[in-house]
Amino acid sequence: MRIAQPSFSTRERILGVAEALFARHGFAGASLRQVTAAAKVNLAAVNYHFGSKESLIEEVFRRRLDELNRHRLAALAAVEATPGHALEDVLAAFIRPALEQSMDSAGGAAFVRVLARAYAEHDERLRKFLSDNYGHVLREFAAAFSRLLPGLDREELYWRLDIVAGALTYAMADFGMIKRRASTSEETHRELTAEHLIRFAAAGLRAPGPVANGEQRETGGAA
Amino acid sequence: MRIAQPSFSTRERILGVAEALFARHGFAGASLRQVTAAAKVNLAAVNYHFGSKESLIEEVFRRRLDELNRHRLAALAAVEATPGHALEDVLAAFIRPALEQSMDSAGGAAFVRVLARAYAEHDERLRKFLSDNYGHVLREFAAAFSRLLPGLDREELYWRLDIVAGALTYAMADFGMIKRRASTSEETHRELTAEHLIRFAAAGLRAPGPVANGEQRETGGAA
DNA sequence: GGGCCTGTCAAACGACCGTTTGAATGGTAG
DNA sequence: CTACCATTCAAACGGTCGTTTGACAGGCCC
Repeated sequence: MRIAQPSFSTRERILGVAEALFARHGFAGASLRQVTAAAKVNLAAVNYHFGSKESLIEEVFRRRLDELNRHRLAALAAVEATPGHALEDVLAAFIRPALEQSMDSAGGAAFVRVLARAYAEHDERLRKFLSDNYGHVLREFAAAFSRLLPGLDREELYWRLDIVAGALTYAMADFGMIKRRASTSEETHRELTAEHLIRFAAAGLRAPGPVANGEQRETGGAA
Repeated sequence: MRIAQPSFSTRERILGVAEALFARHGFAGASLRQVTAAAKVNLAAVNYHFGSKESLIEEVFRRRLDELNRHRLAALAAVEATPGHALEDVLAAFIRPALEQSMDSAGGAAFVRVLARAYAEHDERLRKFLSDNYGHVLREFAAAFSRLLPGLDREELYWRLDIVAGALTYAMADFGMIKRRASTSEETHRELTAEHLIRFAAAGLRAPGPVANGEQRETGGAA
């Protein structure tokens, strides 16, 4: 498993290797001994450069999340600057940077699994850290969506954006069981994923709002 | 943190507590000492009843997944037995049992986080185990959806079902950052989640298919 | 009764954990 | 050259890990 690249500094090698190993084995499952061995640095280097394992984990997060947020907001700004932009364009600005990062060559693929794991761990500290950063971006996108979907109230929009974020997170981590075809390249696969997500999400966001008390469709009595 | 109920057998107490602790701290993060202490059983009981920690993890999985599959297939059968059933009914058969289990009182909530974690771990053994069970159910649902969406080819349908599964998984784990309101009960929240998911997914599944080579909508050139 | 199986228990095993220490290293400024 | 500082290193620290062991208790059949 070649991970380390000797041309990078000790600090950067640790970050890259830690990202990969945290993704593969979890925060508790990947030890500093494994990390430092794979990065070909001394065991004490982690505590020297980062202070503790916990701080190393945070730094792994900050690096990638900042990058993702920058790309997303830049894409959103570009879209909003073009008059007559459509729902699909804003969705693309939200979805494409995430998928690109999730499949880039330099460990970004590992990071999304780290992210998914952090969600699953329900670690309140990391959760708050994520909410502080990610929440801000989400709110900007919510405003952009709101302008294109004037019929949707704020509550309903947030519900639907949350569903989009869920489907995207799932896709980023390559969780899917029926998708990946060996015959298609990573890049083609990413493009297909983006197109399907955008088309699906656009339809979902445009769905008619919840029916009021009157004529409700009958729901099967099963389960 | 009261978890154990003394009226259950040692084996069942271990399973329940392990599920909760694995969800909270991860497979590597939750130790057998924590599990056995919380379950008020001897440390050696895990190895006695399950053989190893790894086998305990598998058993935690099997128990809940079997239950979920049973509920889903029963709901699907009931829906399909009613003539004139709609897309929303099949979606409900897929979504509602999962959300119900994810919020039931006896540790089901913990399980979905365990499930999400297993996805994130990319552990091939667990992944195959999941694929063997879950894949079968997914195929049955795919057939049911296919009958209601005759215009969608098999490939396109699988893509969209994968998106639905992703959004559902995310919702089950209560990953969302903008949803939960303190003023609504768990049950109300679950019902709201189900309704939003079903409405969103129905619209997404009914979206027009991918445009052929001709008239393609222009996608913003950003990022 | 004696033999046997199931289940529980305290104690210990070696291995690995995150962190700390103090010495060695190498470049740079005075 | 000397003094200094950032960095690296091997070694060790106390602690927790999953697992194993052997003793012990109770129910059940012969």
